[in-house]
Amino acid sequence: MRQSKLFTKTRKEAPADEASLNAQLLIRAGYVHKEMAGVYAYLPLGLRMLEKIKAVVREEMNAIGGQELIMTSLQRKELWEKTDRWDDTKVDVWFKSSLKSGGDVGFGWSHEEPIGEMMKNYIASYKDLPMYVYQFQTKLRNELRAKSGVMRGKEFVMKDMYSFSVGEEDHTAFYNATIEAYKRVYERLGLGEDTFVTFASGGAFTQFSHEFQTVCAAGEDVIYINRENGIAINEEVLNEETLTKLGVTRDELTEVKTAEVGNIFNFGRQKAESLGLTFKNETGEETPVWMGSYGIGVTRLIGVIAEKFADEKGLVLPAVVAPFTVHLVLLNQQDGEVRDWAEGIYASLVKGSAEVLFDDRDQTAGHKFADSDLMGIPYRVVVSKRGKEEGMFEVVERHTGEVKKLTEEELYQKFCTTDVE
RNA sequence: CGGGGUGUAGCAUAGUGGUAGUGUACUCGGUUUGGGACCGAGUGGUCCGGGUUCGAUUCCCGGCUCCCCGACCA
Repeated sequence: MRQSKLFTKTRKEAPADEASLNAQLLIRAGYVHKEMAGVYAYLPLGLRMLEKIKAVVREEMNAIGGQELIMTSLQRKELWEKTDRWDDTKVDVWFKSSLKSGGDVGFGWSHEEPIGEMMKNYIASYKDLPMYVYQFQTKLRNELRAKSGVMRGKEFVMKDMYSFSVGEEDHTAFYNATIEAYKRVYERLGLGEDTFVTFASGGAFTQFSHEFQTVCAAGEDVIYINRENGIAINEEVLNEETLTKLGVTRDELTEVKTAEVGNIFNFGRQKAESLGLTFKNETGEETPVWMGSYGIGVTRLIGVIAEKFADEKGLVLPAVVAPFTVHLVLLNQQDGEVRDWAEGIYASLVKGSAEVLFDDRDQTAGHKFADSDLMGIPYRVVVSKRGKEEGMFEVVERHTGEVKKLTEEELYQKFCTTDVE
């Protein structure tokens, strides 16, 4: 993409109404636009980042048998009454409205109920199980207090997956497979080292649920970790009983601030029972489905990544999530020969399927470098008069600051995945 | 929802009971071109409602907004 056509612009200064680092950087770099408190639009750069994260999550969910779908934002009141969760005193984040034709609707803050209800159409027999479905959905939650930039919003994108199994054994196997899949997701996103499978309160069905907590100063949670044996416990369940059960002592654990980037729940048969979602088992008995739910906060991950992968100049994004891999920066653009040369390189990189943002704007070098640093694209390739004279390109790695000079051939080798010619 | 703060141009900020200033961004002209370059000329603004006052952006009341702390986060 040509940067001269990109409608977003960078800003030198952060908006006064953003205190969080993630929002400051994402807004300054033109990734997001704040619409209101806790509600952010994803602009071209931010959307590409969002899609990159989704692609990783999607791959891992598909790998464990997940089938992608997308549910609706508008939800029926009657459905939530079945599980006694329509009442505002039971669920305090509801956005609700009414239909002109009569009746109430809710805006989806979760999709457990609708998806369970829908599955009644498709699950009748043990032969239909197990079934795993997931979606990337915009959740709407009437939070009293949005905070921390994109990390806790009233509107956010979540990947939510639901498992439908015949019984506990099958469920547990999938639950464990999901833990492994989630670990791979965070690993691939560059958060593996700092993300912990954390014991947290389990709710009505089990003693513990598992949260995926990433060490992050802007996070809202406090957990206690032991890096050596990989144990992590949310402060909400940190007590003698938990410690004994997990075989650790309090002084082996370190307190850290974290952001919850994923969680998984075991619903047992209770959720399906309240919805009337049953199947006929092998002996013909009507049996409630054993359900589980598995979430990953996709837009929250953008915030966490922005917080963790940044320096004083701006974002320093891992290649897997960066909107582009290469920032092709043209200097001396007033020189026709240099410009033509850069145009040729750009065309070749695009042909070679490199993801490249071409800064072809009429700006000074300093301005372009500052923008490039702020946007955090992993590799900057400088095309300049100086470079043209020696027939080389300067390739700067954003992460390390390392500078290499490459020939045109080497450049294509490094960044192209398909033939340039 | 409790507490604290905030609101001036696209953005960041100053100031004042009497015609609102600066930086940046933007437009035009010129000079520049490896770290947000320079000179000149322009466009553009006091959150909303009420009150006090000859006069309110300023003071008072109410509302809203946004931020922060707490609560909440199935």
